Amino acid sequence: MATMKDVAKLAGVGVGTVSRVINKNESVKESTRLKVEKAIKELNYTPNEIARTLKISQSKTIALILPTIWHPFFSELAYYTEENVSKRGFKMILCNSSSKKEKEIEYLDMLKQNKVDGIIAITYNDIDRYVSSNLPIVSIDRHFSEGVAYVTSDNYNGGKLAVNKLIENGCKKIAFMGTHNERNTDVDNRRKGFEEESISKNIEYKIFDEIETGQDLEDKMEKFLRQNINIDGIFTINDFFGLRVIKILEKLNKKIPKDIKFIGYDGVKMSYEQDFIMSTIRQPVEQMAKEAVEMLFKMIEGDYTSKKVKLPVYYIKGDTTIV
Amino acid sequence: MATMKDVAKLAGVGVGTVSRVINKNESVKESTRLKVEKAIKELNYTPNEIARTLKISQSKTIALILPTIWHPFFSELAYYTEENVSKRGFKMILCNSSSKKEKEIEYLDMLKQNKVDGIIAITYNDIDRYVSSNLPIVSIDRHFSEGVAYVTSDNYNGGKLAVNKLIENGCKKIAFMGTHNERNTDVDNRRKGFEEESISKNIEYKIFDEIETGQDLEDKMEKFLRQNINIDGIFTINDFFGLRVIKILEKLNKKIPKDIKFIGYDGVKMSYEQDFIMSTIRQPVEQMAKEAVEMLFKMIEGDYTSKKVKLPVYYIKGDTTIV
DNA sequence: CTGTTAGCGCATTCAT
DNA sequence: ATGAATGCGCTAACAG
Repeated sequence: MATMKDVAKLAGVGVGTVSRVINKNESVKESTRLKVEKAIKELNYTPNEIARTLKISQSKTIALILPTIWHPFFSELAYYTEENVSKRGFKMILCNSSSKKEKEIEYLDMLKQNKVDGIIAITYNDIDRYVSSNLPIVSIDRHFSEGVAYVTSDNYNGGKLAVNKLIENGCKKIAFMGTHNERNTDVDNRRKGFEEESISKNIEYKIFDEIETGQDLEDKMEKFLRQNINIDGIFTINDFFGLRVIKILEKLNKKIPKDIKFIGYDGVKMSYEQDFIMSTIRQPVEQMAKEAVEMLFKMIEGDYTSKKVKLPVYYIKGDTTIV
Repeated sequence: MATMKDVAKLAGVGVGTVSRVINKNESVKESTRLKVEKAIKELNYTPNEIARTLKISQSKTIALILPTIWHPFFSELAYYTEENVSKRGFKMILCNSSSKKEKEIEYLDMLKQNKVDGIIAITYNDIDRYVSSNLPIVSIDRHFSEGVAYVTSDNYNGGKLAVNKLIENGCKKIAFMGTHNERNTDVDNRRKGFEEESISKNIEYKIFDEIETGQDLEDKMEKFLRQNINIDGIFTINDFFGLRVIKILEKLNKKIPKDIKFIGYDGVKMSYEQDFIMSTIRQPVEQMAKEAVEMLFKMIEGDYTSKKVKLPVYYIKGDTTIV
């Protein structure tokens, strides 16, 4: 592998000059620049980014930490994140944490040692406490302790929107169904928006909201559904949870959307060209990724002002509602 | 950030000794090792991987190049690849190429400059020609020019298996439907296996196999289906293409699996805990990732012997067949 | 066993 | 405008 020294020798200049033309530094005479460029081509020289990173301590690398890439919401997010990151000439390291705090910390450690310039994370834990304050980090979807930058979708209004769409679909008695984490997260606002809008619109509603790690969840769900057999509209905490509810509904011989209208949250699709799997409150994933990357780069460049972004959600009509 | 020098000074030893304890070099007296470890803890020292990379030119990084992470087959593959890579203390850079040759080459260039130790790629192009021979690279799913290491599923026997499963399901007249790339790839063997097994089992069969980039594909598919309206079993080149066929079948008022049995290829799922989207010939994705990583690490360690792995596929019964 | 030293390839300051 | 020299933090060879 040719180095800068080789180029300098061949071009008959000093290494400093070569460095200057590589970095498009102004102060270099046209004629010498040409000489150097010729030598570069001749030797097929390409700069060693590692050496440069060591020197200027900027790796042009960011990391994306998420529970598992094998989930359409995260893989879509990762897709758009990588797109934006690579557009800026940076690279992206992917980290699957399985939502395990220990793994997250392990990754954080590794990333610090590798001098990544910033981190985008989707996690339930307060990982910001494990990274030195000079390592920019932005959280997506669920935020945590104060002072951490984040971008999220408007969960509260998403919950409200679901109620109104259910009403538009003619529902008279609706339900929210989902699970929640031990810790409070912004995701809880989906339920909150649902409840408050139900009250305000004066529609009868029921809530099923168990702890995520609970036992016999399917049994409890079925029991809830049997007890409230006259429910004609359901909103679930996310699309995947919706799939579980739908399975039980099938067992109970309820037809969707004939007997029951159904709205999920997230708006997952298996890929760009596939359909949404149900009617849903769609998170603006592409925009979320874009905002997160933008925010991260601002922080990398030293601007720590804009810290919180909440993006609007929208309703997508799928097969599980009529309108 | 504390450096090795700081640790050495605090511990009252030379930097060489610190390096030795970091790298678990044997020849270090117990007592001095303790001193050094104490200093490390005290300073909260953590090695700078970039400097080490520059020195020993081993970045402990591999790259995964694929068309788009936003596709369940690739995201599952990426999930397992990252798992295996991280298990060995390496990190993984993710590259979405959109199947574009220029983007692939761009990534390759960037990866070379960043001294990645190896590459796993899912691509239709002969990208090996753009990387120096000392950069290990293994190809997954579709292989290319001779001399490139690859792991693939047994496409040929997958095609045969599909025929036999269709027969088991009582089909009398079956069809293969799919598209193909301009270049020959191993994927073509799915069709080949289908044809040869159909002949050998003496069952009537039809083939629909257009070029991938063709025009009016849906129209052609519908026409094919109308012309062969008595077909009672279909095998598609992959699950996603199968989805497209199913849509047309619905339009034609064909019931699956009552009127027509249906088998896809790949075995995609939206995530670990979700169901397969149809009856399918499943690629052993987890194993493919494992083999690819293993092969790559062998090459990184200088062993260039084992180069080709073909993994068996298996049948998964979903909702689109009876047995 | 351990301290010292010479680079790894580059960016940058300081002369010139 | 440009060459020479210095050092980023680390490993490995060498000397003791």
